[in-house]
Amino acid sequence: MAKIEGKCGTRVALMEAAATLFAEKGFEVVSVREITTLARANVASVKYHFGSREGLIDAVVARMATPVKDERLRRIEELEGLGVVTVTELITAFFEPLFSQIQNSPLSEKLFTKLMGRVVGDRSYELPEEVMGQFREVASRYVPAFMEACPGLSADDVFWRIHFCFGVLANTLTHRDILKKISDGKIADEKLSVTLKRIIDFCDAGFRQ
Amino acid sequence: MAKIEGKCGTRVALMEAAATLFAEKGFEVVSVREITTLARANVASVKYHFGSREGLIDAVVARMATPVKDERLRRIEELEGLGVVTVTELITAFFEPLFSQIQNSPLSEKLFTKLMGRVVGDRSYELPEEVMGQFREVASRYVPAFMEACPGLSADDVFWRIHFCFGVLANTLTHRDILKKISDGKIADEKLSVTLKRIIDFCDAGFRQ
DNA sequence: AAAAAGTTTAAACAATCGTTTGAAAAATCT
DNA sequence: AGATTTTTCAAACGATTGTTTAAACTTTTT
Repeated sequence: MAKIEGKCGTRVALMEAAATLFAEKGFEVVSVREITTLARANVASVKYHFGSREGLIDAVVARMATPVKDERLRRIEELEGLGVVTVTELITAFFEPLFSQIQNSPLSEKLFTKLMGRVVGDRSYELPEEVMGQFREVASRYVPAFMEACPGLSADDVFWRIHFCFGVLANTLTHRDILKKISDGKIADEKLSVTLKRIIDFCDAGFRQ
Repeated sequence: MAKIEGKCGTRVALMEAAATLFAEKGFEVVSVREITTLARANVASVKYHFGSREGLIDAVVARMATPVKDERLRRIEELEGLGVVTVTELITAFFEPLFSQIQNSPLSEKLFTKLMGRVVGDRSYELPEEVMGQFREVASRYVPAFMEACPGLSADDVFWRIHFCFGVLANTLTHRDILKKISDGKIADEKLSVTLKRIIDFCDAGFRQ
């Protein structure tokens, strides 16, 4: 039995297989049978453990999103406890939590980041209401902080710029490999931390203008 | 016969219906039958006119992308004819062509921009090789121009920052409505030109850092 | 050990997918 | 006009989709 399973059983195997396939192909184009085949489980197991295909997607997404929300809230409280907060600190506190779960994941770095990119950027399916609520909660904490950090910006400005940061991040995570294609291989792979620094620097400058 | 058709016949009706549905839902989740129903055409007409479902997608994408490429090349030549070129001018010349076909399109502004966002950002399907070649051609003209405009940047830097600009643009065009959701309706709709200015300012600052 | 609850299984469900067929209809050409 | 080409059409193709069933199996509880 060379099943793909960690310490527990079918449920975990399904989530891992689903996460892998979602990362590679996107949420909408992966079938239940693909997932169960990779997980070496029965087709019906998806309904038994998650109620439906969508239930499985929601579980995978929530598992990615919830720790991000927790750490984002933790870090902004930490920042605000120290006094004046800069835009750079806020952006960093907003971005880095996306990667902190990377070592807890059974996925490779490449797949984890790709999946995270889809979680925050792929809106071809409806986010579970639970996750939408988390997004709103994070926004309600960060937006005022950003407004304090750069006085003169309206709430609209801040919302839009956060949205732009989202775009940079999501697109880069999901399509980090596309640069090699476009540049005919002239652009080499680089470590995630290097790319992340690029992203933060870009967004930081864009936010502060 | 209140068919959805312009001056010509089924072929055009199919492309318009497809464009509408692709904009609303994304390329991968729209079925041939959805398209033919909206176009009031027969299911088989897709194969007859475009060879296959993918042929139809390619046709719709190429129809969006080709004029963009043409105008991008035209505008950079225009710029370079005038002497020294700034980053701001390059970004504007790179972005604005995405919208210049908006009045030639049968789609509403909202749908047109959404579809354009998917064309440049949705990589859940393979771009037609024709369009990929166009992308490469545009890149080969703009990347050196950007490098001249901001000396000190390596080709890698320029490629990455263009990629970031792509991300901002694609994500914003495709999900321009999501801000209302997240902000509980506190962020109102605004004219496209206003949003576009936001995008350009953000990318400009990010590029120049 | 018997009973109960939890889990997995093969097989089939109706629905939909993209594609194909071959003949009828429409348009074009000689 | 007749002949030829182009286009449309209803019907069906096999394959795949998410879901469901009811029986078999495993584990836990009594």
